[in-house]
Amino acid sequence: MLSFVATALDLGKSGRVESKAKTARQRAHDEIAAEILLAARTRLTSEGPNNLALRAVARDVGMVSSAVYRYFASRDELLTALLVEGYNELGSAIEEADTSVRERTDVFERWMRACRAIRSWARAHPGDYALLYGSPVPGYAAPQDTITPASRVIIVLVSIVVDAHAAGARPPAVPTVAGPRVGDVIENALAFIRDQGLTDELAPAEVAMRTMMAWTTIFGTVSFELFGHLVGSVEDYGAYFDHVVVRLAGDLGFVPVAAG
Amino acid sequence: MLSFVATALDLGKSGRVESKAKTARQRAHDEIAAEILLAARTRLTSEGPNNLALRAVARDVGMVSSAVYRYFASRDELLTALLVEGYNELGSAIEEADTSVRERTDVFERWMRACRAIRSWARAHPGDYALLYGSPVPGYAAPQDTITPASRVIIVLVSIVVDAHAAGARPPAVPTVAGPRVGDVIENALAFIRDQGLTDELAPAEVAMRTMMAWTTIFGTVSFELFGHLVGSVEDYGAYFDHVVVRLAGDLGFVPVAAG
DNA sequence: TGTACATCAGTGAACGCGCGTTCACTGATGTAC
DNA sequence: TGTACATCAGTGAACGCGCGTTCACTGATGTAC
Repeated sequence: MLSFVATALDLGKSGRVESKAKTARQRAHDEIAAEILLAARTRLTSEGPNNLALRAVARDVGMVSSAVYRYFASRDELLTALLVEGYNELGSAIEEADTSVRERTDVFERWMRACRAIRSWARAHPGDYALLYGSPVPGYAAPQDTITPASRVIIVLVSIVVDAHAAGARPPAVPTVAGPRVGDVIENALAFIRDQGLTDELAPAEVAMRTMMAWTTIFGTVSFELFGHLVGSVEDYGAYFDHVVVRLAGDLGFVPVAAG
Repeated sequence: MLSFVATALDLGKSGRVESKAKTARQRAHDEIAAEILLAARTRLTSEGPNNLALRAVARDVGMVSSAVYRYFASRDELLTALLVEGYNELGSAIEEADTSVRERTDVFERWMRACRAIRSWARAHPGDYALLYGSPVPGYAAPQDTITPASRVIIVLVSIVVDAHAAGARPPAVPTVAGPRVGDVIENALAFIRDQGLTDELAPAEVAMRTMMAWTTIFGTVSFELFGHLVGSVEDYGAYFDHVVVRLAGDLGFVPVAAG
């Protein structure tokens, strides 16, 4: 799977798909690049993103440190590859979780499975998760290439919300507050969601707002769990996460909300 | 203020308050310790928590690196002091924001100000924030001393919620889901909240659950803003945060929720 | 099919750097009589 | 009030370490004729 990802990346970069079968050398190159990436991810899990050292990765993969430069031009490029691979893996996980629900109108089930997939992936890859959603690595700015992979998660969440909205789900009304209106504050996010098919003119801004909040809460909950902020408060993290996610669905109008 | 904090810490550690005025030497020691801490926090802001180097801090404060060991036994101890000071500063900020509302029954206003104080502090001290709420520093385990300062934020949030609950605020009902019940999953958190004065037997578990979710969403939103995950989606971060926090209040029952 | 040349993978040494921590030391500041 | 001794702050050198990156090199694998 890793070599597949790396191959796909290189194809994307070169843009050439001239000869179906790459040369043996090229294939070897891709495989070893994937091996290096795998070693880097293993290090990531055991040590966190910040102490991730190119030399250590080279050591793990049985190479001398300078040899890694045949595959990645710098440490930053390695980090970028890790980001892209992480986002893509998480994206695949949540997409599969969503499409695994055969009854597409069962938006609640789709929501639950998609959210659980995020948490599962994060727990299985805590180092990658910290790299993607923890404090930014100082001195490193993620390049444009990471945006598309990073969007895959929110696209799945939005598509579920859009389907729910089409089926009549509505978030609760909120009182108007002073200051800019919701629609203006998240204008770009709103445009993005409209692109995903939400054309209803009645409540799209509120739906978008609640979707962003839910997205935030999901990752906030996962981060709190992984970063240790729930120790001593929560006994069963899985059950707690489920309770969170159910309420988020409710706040999006998926399930009937009775007045308390 | 910094020297006050450091003094308080030392008093707490030694336990002695024998002579009201510490010796001149002792006072100088405290002041310089505070100076080192301040330099460390400045470094924190400019470089993030992970590359925080004891040697660099010493350089900033005009000392040779070994001299720092007169004040902190190790880099870990410096980190702990930074954690404690950060949590305490954030705790003071939110407490002041809450108590600044004279009309104590105006729980909505108290809520808004408390939440805004968190975001303001985080933006003013992004390095400290990353240290407290970002990915954990690898190889460092926060000691027991940090728990009490870390709790100050949630205590304020809970106290507002408790007052609101006493005044009749109720979160929306949610459908029962399979698995452990809310009250069992967050048993310890619930006990903690009961200690804060929430004695009503009707809905305490749901209130506690919603409080934890709100707490998570607040910090999730701040983290997303500071860590760059809202770039391109949100135009006005302050207004966005307000919209989030208003909805959290609504989900806690602070403001009347009309069916959509 | 065989040879000559180009391309590439990986080595090993080196550069300059900064790190946390230890240690013997010099002065200055405090304390006891 | 003055002296002798103890305590402490800060210095500077050193230890051993790992880092990212460069560079000239040796072989092996590929390509063109």
